[in-house]
Amino acid sequence: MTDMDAYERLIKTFTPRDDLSSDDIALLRSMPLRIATYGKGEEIIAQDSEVSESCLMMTGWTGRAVYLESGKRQITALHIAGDFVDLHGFTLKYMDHSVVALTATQVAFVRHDELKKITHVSPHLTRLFWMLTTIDGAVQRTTIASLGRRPALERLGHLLCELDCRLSVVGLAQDHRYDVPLVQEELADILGLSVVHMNRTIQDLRKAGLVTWQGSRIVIHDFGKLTQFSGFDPRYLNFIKRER
Amino acid sequence: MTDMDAYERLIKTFTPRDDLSSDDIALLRSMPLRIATYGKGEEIIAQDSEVSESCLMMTGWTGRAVYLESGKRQITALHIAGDFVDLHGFTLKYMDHSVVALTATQVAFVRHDELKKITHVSPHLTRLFWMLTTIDGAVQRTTIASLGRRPALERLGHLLCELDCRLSVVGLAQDHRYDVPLVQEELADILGLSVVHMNRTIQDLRKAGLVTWQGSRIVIHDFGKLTQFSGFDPRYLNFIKRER
DNA sequence: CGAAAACTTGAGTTCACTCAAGAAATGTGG
DNA sequence: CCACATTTCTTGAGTGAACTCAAGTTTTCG
Repeated sequence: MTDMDAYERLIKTFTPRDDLSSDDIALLRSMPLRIATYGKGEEIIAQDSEVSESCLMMTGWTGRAVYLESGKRQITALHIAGDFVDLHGFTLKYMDHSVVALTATQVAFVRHDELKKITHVSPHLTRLFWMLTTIDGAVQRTTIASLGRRPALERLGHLLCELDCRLSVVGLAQDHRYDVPLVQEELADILGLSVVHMNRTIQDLRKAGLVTWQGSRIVIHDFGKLTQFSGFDPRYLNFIKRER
Repeated sequence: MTDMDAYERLIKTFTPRDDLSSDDIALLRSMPLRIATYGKGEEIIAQDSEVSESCLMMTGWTGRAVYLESGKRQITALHIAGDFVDLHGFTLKYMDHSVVALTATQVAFVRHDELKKITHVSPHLTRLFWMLTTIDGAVQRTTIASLGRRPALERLGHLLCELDCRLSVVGLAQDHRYDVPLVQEELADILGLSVVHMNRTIQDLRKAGLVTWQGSRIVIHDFGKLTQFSGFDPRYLNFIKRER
C-alpha cells in the first residue's frame, strides 16, 4: 500500500467499476503528475478559488469544507486514498468549497490540460473520469437524504457503513475494523451536529452495542445489523463492474 | 417559451456557460429525441432501476426523490425546464433515486448510445454534458451545507434565492416574481422539515416581510436582503461563460 | 511535566417534531 | 354551476431531539 505509485492508485480506482484496456492504462501513465504533501489541518484548495489542476488522493484523509457566513462549517464530503477530490474542478474551474487535509496527506495533481487531452483521445477514459464525478454526486445525494431525514444516531451509523465499504476497497479496512483519524468536531461538521451532541451520539452507538470505538479505532460488531439499523444500501457507491 | 423545441431547450442550457460552435449545434440536433409527457405525481424513473436513456426537462417541475425504509422521503433536487434530470445515469446506469413529476411535465429522452457517440465525436460537447453533471454536484453540495448548518428559515430563504436565479435564466421569473407549483409537503421534503414546521416557517418568512407568497405566486421584496439573510452566493450555479 | 487539545458531563433552552382538529381551498360529479 | 368530498393549509398543545453554555476530565504532544 505504502509504496504504490500514483498511477497504480488511479488504476485501482477505476478497475472495480470497469475494465481498462492496455491502451487506457498506457494513456493514464502518460499523464504527468505533481506529487505534493500536506500537513494535518492545511488547506489544499481554497474556497472561491479558480483551479487548473485536480487532485487524486494517495494517502491520508481530506474533506471538502464549506464555510458559511455565520462562521459555521459543513464538511460535504470525506476523501480517502484513490478519491479524485476535485475532479469536478476540471469542468467547473470555480471552487465552491475548500479542500482541507484532515490528516497528513499525499496527493497527486493532474493538470486540466492533460485531462482535456484525454477527452480528445480516449472517449472511454473520458467516460470513466466523468463517472467518478457522478459517483461523487450519488454519495452526495445519500448525504442529503441522511441530513434531511435521518436522526443523529442513524446518520452516524450510515456514515460508518459507507466508510467500511470504501475503506475496504482500498485495503484500509478488514473484517469491519478500521481507523477514523478524525476528531469529534470534524465528525460533527460532517453529520451536521454540534460537538456536544456528536459526543453523545457516539456514546449512544457504543451503548447500543453496535460498535467498539476506542481512539481512532472502530470495530463494527455486526455489520448486517448496523446496515439495517441505518438504512444503508451500498449500491449507490457503484462498486460494480460494467461497461461504461 | 411554449413552442420551443427540445433542441433549442438543450442549446439554451449550454449557452449561459460556454459558446457552442455550429458543429456542436448540428451534432446536438442530430440526436434523436423521444418526447414524453407525465401527469402530476407520476413517476418518470423508478428508484433502483437501470436506465439506458436520460431525460431533459422541457416544461413542468420534477424532483429526485429518495424513499427511506422508515417511510420518509427526501427530495434531493428540484428540476425545471432545461435541466438534464438524470444525465448522471449515462455513466452510472443504476438509479439511486426516483424521478417524480411534481406538476404536469414534458420531457425529452436521449438514448445513452447517442450520448456515447458524442463522447466519440465531440470532446467539447462531451465536456459540456459532463459539466452539467458537475454543476448538479455543486448544487447538491450547497444543499448539504443548508441541511447541515442552516436553520429552517434561512434554508427556505436560500432555496427561494436559488429558484429565483434558475427560473430567471429560463424566463420563468421576472423582477423576482415567480410561481412555485409545489405543496407544502413537497417543500418540507426538500428542506428536510415536517409539514407543520414547513408551514410555520413560510409564515415566519412572510412575517419577516421578505416575501409575499399567495398560492403558488412568490414575490421577493428585496432580493439583496434575502440573499444576505440566507447566505446565498450564486456562483455555485456556474452561470458564467468560459471555455470548458 | 506542563500546556493545549480533545473528550465528557450537567443543566437549561430552543428548534423542530408529533398528534389532533379545524378552516380554507380545490376539484368533481350530478 | 352548485354541493360535497378531498386535499391543503393552519393553529394549538405537548414532546423530544439537538443546541448552547459552562466546567471538569482525559489524552496528546512538545
